[in-house]
Amino acid sequence: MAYWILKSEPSVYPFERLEQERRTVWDGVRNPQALGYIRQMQPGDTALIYHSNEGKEIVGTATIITAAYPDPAEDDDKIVVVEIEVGTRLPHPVGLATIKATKALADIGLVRQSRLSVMPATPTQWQTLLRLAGTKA
DNA sequence: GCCAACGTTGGC
DNA sequence: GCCAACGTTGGC
Repeated sequence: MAYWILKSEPSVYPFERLEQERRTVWDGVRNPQALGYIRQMQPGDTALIYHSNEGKEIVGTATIITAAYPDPAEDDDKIVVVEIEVGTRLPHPVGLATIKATKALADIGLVRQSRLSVMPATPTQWQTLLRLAGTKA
């Protein structure tokens, strides 16, 4: 059981759309490091959805519901995807400024490697983020 | 719009 | 296999 952070530009795929569709194929990832993380995902893992560029905040949760598999739309079978199911919208979105101002999150990937679109979170980071978001998980 | 931090490409 | 040049992402 692992924790992940998935970034999405709201103009491309906002959390609101995941709420409408309930589940989706998380595709479009091409960065080798990010693809490596996707390959590590297991059904039952959970993810936080971060809105990049616009909003710059973590807005909701999702559950990984499939293992990674090659994207049928891609020739290159190194391009893998997973399917995710919507979780809950956070009572209080956690903005990047808040994350940067929180000592327990100083090493989080969002800050340290801002361009990476898929990254792991530690249990400590996860708990800290959910507390900031006003959830009791 | 700018720039930092990566990634990618292609000549050698 | 290096590395310079170029492209992309994303925060500011």
